[in-house]
Amino acid sequence: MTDADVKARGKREETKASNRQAIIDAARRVFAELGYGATTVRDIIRATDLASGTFYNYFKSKEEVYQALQDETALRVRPRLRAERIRARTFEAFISGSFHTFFDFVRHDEDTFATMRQKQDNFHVRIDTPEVLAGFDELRVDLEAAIQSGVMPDTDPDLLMASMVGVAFEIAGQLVQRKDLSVDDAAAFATALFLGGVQALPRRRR
Amino acid sequence: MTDADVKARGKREETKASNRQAIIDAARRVFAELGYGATTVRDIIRATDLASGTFYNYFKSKEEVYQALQDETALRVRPRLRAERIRARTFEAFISGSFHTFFDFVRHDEDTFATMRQKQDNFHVRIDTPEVLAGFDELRVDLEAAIQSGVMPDTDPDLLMASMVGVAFEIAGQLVQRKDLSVDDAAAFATALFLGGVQALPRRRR
Amino acid sequence: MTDADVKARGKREETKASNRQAIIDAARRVFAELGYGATTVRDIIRATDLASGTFYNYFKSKEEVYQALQDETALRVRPRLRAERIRARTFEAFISGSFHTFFDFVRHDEDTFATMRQKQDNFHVRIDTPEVLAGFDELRVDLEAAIQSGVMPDTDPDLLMASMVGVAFEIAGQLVQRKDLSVDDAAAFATALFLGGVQALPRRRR
Amino acid sequence: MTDADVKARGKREETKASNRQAIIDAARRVFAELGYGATTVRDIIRATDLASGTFYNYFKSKEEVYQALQDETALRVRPRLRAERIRARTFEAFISGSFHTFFDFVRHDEDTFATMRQKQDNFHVRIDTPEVLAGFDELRVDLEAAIQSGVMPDTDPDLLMASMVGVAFEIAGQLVQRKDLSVDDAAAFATALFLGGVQALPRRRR
DNA sequence: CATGAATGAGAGTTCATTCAT
DNA sequence: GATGAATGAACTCTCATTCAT
Repeated sequence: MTDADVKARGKREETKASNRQAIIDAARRVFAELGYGATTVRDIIRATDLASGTFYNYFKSKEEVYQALQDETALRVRPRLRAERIRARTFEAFISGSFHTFFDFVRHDEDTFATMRQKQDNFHVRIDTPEVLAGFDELRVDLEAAIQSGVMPDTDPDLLMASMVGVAFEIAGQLVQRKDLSVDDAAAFATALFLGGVQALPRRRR
Repeated sequence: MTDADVKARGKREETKASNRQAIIDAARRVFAELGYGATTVRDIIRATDLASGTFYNYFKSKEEVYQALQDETALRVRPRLRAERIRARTFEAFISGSFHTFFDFVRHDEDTFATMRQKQDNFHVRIDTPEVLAGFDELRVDLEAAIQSGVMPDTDPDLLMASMVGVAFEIAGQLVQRKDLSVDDAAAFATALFLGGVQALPRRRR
Repeated sequence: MTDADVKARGKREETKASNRQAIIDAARRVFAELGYGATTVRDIIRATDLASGTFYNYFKSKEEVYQALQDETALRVRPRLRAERIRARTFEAFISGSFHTFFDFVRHDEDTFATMRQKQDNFHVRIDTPEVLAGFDELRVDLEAAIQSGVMPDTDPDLLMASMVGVAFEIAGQLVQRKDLSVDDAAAFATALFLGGVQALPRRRR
Repeated sequence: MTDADVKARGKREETKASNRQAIIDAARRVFAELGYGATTVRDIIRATDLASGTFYNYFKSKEEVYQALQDETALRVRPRLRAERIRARTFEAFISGSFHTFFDFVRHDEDTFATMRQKQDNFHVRIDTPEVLAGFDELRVDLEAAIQSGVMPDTDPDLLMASMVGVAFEIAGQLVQRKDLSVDDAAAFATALFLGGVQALPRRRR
């Protein structure tokens, strides 16, 4: 029995049909290192103990693994953000909680965040999958509810959502680059910006 | 003399030594249509009257054309932004002018902007080239100068720059999607957010 | 117990040990639809309730299933042709009976015939398996016997057999294409051709 | 300069853009040896001095080379058959000339004929490309003209064409297998069959 | 400098077949 | 004997890049 046999047998017993997870994990590592565009299906397979054909038992393309990867991430982050916003009794708690939770995730799961915001060929690339976009939409809905309930002024929720998203991702980028920047400071900055800014925002014409 | 010869000659006389420009123009069209990731050097050449070998007299790769393309764009946009900020006597003029100029560009040059923010494989992708990043840096420098001169409070210029960039691009995305959103309204929203927000921002610890 | 289990069990009880037949039947359908060349073992398995590994308990390759399929067909057709020829008291009965029986089979079992004569990649393909070739040989033997018994002139039995086979398959093709062509007319045509022609055929040099 | 270089240079000067022919020739050899179904594009390339990519500069698939191959053959054979039939003043000349020409081609160009009628996996396979089918059609048209001009009886031209084709190919098969069978004897047999048979054929109902 | 056919590495994918359960 | 996931050789095809003309 060769080395490979031993490894294969161990692997099979250990992971059963959940090679799926092995592929996703390998994909996360490879995407983070090479960037989405430069990554090939073969790269992902190579980062795995599996044979090339096995990949296609689980996914049709690198797009599909990427989706699965992001879905997994979204499943971890979105509920936390959601809970934070629902728990919020004030607008300040709403904003502060959102940014804090997001920046916390970015700091502690930088590998996954790297997959969203990549530096490749000297380019910065940001990729939003449907799951991520759905997360944005969720924020917009909550903002609308907040407007309804009167805890925040009646301003354009699409633009406000877009602004929060833009600030969140751009500052997250800083968080990854600047080790001296703390999650708390980043969250404090973004929170102050929106708390102060929202008061000044143009009211909607009804 | 074949058809192709005739076409080639016409093109050659017309554009003289500026095949470089022909390639860049073709690239802009192709990137906008196919997206950066999906575009191949072949695609760019095909959108040209030139032969494949000719490409390599001017560029080493699609990355390089992309850079050139963005440089060109930056050369058109950055000076305008710069001028706006330098002319500004007040903080309001600084912010308002910046957003207005940028959104104006986005609305009127959507093809180029599409090259920065693409929908491919159902994903939204944003790409920042070095030139674009340099534009961000320029903004940061101007913010620092504004802080020095006292027209704006002493807050973290990196985070402020990041926030402005995030808001600018995210709202620009809305501008492209929502035809009912005017450049003025978009600029008014972003301006109000920052004018109001900046007052509330944490002061730097010196 | 999963859905698949239920289906599998039903099938199992129904067909008992004759998975072999299930595979052959699936193969007949798939070959008729996709053509021999384009069909894969996977395709055949998929058209079955069985698992891929099970295939190999019964057949080694698609060639082998194809053989089994043709054997089955030959077992149905050859005895009929044989009986017809043996019963024949005259040369006319010999020829007429042969063509009539064959064309009758073609008209009423077009699915199986389609497996012999396929249109794939815009090409017409005809495949003769060993069983079919054995049928040709049987005809040759009978022709030789007929020559011996004096009911037909002494001509080259190989060439005569080849001619009959060629005419039979080519007209069978017309039969499948032209719905207005009746089995009787087709048989009458072929019979007349050979009855008239054989008289004129060169006698063998002994 | 390596051996390969020398060969490549010689090749290039010698064949210019007509690698096309080199591919077709290689294809003829490979198809004859492996059979159409079993042949892969790679097999064809391997039988060539060319690189894999070069194949795709000339053909899109093995289907396309096969077509080109058959077209080439048809271009050689069809005009000869046509000329023979047009020159024919009697029905005997028409039939005799056709078979003689065809069998002559088969005997002297067995490699090409092998490509139409192959023995693979113990199967006999016959492939008719559109070009070949067009040749059949041409025969049918000429038969119709012969009927019009009264040199032959008014019978179903489709069935007669089919019969001639069937006999021609089936006897051609014998010709390749049996070295003792001469082109003349084969042609004499087929001619006699049709000359004698046609007189007996059922007349068309008008 | 322009041309465009040739190149060949390598990506994506399929599929016959094995084998632990 | 049935199962079906794993395997990996092998195939199709693309594409950046070179280089003789």
